[in-house]
Amino acid sequence: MDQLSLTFHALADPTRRAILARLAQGEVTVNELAEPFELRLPTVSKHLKVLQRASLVSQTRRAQWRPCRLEPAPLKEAAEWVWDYRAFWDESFDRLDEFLIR
Amino acid sequence: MDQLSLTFHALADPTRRAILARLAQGEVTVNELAEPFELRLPTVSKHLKVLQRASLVSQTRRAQWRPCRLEPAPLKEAAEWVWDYRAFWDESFDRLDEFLIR
DNA sequence: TAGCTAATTAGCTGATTAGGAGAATAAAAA
DNA sequence: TTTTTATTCTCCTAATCAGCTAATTAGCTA
Repeated sequence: MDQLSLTFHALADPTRRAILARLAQGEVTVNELAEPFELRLPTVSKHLKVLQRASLVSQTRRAQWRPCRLEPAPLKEAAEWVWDYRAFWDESFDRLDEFLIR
Repeated sequence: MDQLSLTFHALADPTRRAILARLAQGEVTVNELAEPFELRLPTVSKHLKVLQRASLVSQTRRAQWRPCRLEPAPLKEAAEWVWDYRAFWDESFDRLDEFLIR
């Protein structure tokens, strides 16, 4: 699977998007991550696997904790892909376009 | 399923992204759309169904043809979602941020 | 060492998906 | 009316996914 497909697939789930939103505030352990969801830990762990497969999340090791961190590179790639279509929704996209070229 | 999940799911396939890229150049019939792929027509038709379910593509009726058209609204929503994370990949995002607020 | 906590793995179920083949529908053309 | 063209529908298989429970690994602590 190519990177873009991995990324979009990972983003196509509300739980995984919520996980990313949580990680945007800083590093979190898997238990802390699972807490707000009505999901068992293995389920959250699997969602994390999907996010890691897409390189959207990385995990370090600290004692028995494995804190997760947001990795922005694939999001940037996805954003760039979507940006290519902005002409279709933004009539006055020229100013934005001009900006982005710089 | 929520709109964002539908959108990202639809984008998580190279064939479907290629279909969108083709539609960005203008309206196309299903046959023309299928031509560059090594896929049977019903398969392409199914991919179109996924794109339509996400409201990324609409179909009109002209004689026995059903030309497809790109619908940008869900792409805009997806772009806005991803943009919220730009701070993580763009160190100098302040100028962009300033721009987008306007 | 034993016991505790954090997290993952294995294995299950039910639902969905991507691909195919072939039949069916709908409109145009002969 | 028959034929051709465009597209979809129905059914099939193999693979994947989201959720669960139970068991396992890894590291800390007493």
